[in-house]
Amino acid sequence: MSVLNAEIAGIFNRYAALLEIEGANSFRIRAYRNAARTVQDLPQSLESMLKEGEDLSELPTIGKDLAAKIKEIVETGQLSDLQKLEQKTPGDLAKLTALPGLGPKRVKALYDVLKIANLADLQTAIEAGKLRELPGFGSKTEEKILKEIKRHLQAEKRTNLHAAEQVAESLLRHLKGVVGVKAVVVAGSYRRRRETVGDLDILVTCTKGSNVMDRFIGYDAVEEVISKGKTRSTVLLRLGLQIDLRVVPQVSYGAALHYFTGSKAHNIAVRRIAVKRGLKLNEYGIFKREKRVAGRTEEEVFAQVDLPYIEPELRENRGEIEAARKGALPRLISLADIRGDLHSHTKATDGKYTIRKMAEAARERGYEYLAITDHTKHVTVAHGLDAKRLAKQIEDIDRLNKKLEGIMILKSAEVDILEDGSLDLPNEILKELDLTVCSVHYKFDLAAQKQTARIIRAMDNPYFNILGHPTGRLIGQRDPYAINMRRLMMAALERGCYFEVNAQPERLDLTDIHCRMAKEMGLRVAISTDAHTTATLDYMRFGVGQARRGWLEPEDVLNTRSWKNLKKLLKRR
DNA sequence: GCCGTTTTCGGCCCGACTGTTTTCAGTCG
Repeated sequence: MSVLNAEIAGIFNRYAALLEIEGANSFRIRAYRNAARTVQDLPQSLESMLKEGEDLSELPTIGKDLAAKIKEIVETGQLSDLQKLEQKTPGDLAKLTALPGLGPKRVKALYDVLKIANLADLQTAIEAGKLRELPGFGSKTEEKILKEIKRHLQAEKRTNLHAAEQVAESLLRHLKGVVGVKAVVVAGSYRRRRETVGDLDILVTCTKGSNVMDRFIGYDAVEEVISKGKTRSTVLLRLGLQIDLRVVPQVSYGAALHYFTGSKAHNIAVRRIAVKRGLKLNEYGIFKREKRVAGRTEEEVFAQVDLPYIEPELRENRGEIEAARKGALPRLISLADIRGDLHSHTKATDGKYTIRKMAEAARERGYEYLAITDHTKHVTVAHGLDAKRLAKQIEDIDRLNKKLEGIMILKSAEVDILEDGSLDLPNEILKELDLTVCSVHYKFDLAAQKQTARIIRAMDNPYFNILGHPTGRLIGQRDPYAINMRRLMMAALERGCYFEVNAQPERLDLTDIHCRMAKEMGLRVAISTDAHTTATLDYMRFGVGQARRGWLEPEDVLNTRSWKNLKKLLKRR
């Protein structure tokens, strides 16, 4: 029985939803949700932790009871308590609560009175006009739920950060000109640089009487105004992204920014500290009785609970508060620390520009070096380089390096890892390169053990330097291939190889959790754009964001170093 | 169900908006 952490988290969430419908103690419900999140965030599989005899109740939010339940799930693939609960509440009530506007109380009422157990029942009941007969339900509710059912059937989707940026920039331009508006900032998971966002949270401070709310709902990409109030409004854009706008007074700006940046788990943790000190923290400030003692800036808010400023990317309640208390917060890497890009393509394969154009674009970004890493021959669709063409490219780069000032072009290639773990070019040519990025581009569906062995075998090659896009996932489109991440990282450490954080917004692997795992293991990473055009060299910001979420410091990242120092690190034995 | 800088019992974050209500419950973030 092989059980994934995500499945265990799913079982806990489902259990929590059913408990909620039953009307169980809300803190008990929260305990299951907290545990689900802990499980989801773990870099290591619970199954392997159990195998190694680790005590799961030492994990935060996991006590004796939940540790036993995890053990049961790992051993049997299911949770008997959940099955019991499912028998009591037939159909798919848990799924119904996923519809916006339908919470546990209403779902229970729907089932008790109308025997509604799934989406189809619900739709039928609404169409028969049954819903409005229930107390607390009216025609508006009916209408809203029907719309949500239809939307749900089209599958809800998170928006990737790149697309969210484009919306945010346009909307900010729309709002900044409004009379009386002082600050406009995007908070939420966007500010925490999560790889995808569910919605955008925009925070505004303005003078009294500003018509910013009207301006907001008048934004031309708005499809529907979901709610409109004096301090908060919500709209849905045509492209399916929801936007919340909140207006707060200037004296509350810091508290509100902190509050709306989240995450929820981080906020709860900070509030708990406030409560312990006899303070109350909300989006308007920190209060001692009725008196506001802080709120104008985030720093002020943190200071009131005796914490230093915590960077938004760290605010996930993954240990940042404890680290802050101990003065052990990382000094996060920033874009300015990056001195070069170690993964880029040119016209020779599937890129769009010449080596020279790419190099000049890298120089414009203030880089010292750019590695040209065109595909190799196995990737026929990209017209991958064979040894002969690569040899020619090496000569071209040598010549260009003599001519170009202010940027060093590194001779490299994105070498294909074949199914048997060999590389698809002979070592005679690889040894002429400054470095290699080695990647898997086919046979994604091997079993974890085989895929892991394949990549380790590739690392055995002395010319293997950096593992490119280490999981091969495409966010929302293709799952990561199955690998044992810990074992791979260990193998890289032993051999002097490195991992890449691929900065393409569709990829962003390593994930934040895996970045942190690499750091804890002492494995350094390269943050690379995999640019196929000059413009996409700017994707570096996404990679840096992911690295920051993974607590990485400049020291943890290869390409914060000068080429001279980087060269030493790349040397294998 | 978890957890401990008051605690191994008794707490556990907090406010806005909507719809259906004459004062508030439910939902959401």
